Amino acid sequence: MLPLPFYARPAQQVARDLLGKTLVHQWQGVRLAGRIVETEAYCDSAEPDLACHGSRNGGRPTPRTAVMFGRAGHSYVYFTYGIHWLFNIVTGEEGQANAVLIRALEPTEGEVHMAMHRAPRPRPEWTNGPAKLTQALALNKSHNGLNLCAADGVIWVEDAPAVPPNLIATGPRIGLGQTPEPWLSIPWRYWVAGHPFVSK
DNA sequence: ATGTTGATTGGCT
DNA sequence: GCCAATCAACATT
Repeated sequence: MLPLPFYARPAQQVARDLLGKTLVHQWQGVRLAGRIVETEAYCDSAEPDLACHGSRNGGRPTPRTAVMFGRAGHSYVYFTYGIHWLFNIVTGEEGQANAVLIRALEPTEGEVHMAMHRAPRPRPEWTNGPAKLTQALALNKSHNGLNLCAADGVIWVEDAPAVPPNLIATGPRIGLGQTPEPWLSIPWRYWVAGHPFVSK
């Protein structure tokens, strides 16, 4: 599994380097896993990233955002729009609110179970969005604040060959709504160019 | 105590 | 393309 030093770096760097790696959830005795093909970085800047949950409350932790301020390599799972769970990985230094949102992946293991979680949708729609992949991998509130570097954990990321830089595309983050510039347009979204499982 | 807003998705026009 | 679903966090009263 990827070790703590991998995560204890700037969010943008971790977001880029997570492309191609394998996210694994050990679930009811089976591995639900996929190749990460799209990520977004939040915070990790001299100025507060106003799109980042950690910038709320004057940049101080709240019960919801506490894990973002904690140690790197932990999961930050939160509920939004009254319906959806979104899965993030905490990065950077403890005390700063940095995280990488996993936006899309390509199923590689446990596909029978993912299909059940996402039925009757076609395969690309199992995991081509941040709330879709949490459904497919059965991730929810109970997975908030877990250590992805723990030997006995149920969620971790496995190493895999890096995606060649010329195949990595970047652009503005998705769904930021009323967030002011420059945060609205800063290109902190990363994806594997042309990959069919990238979100639309 | 009440009102507003979302790091989204899926269904309908 | 537009909009409802559905609720916790946060801001405002």
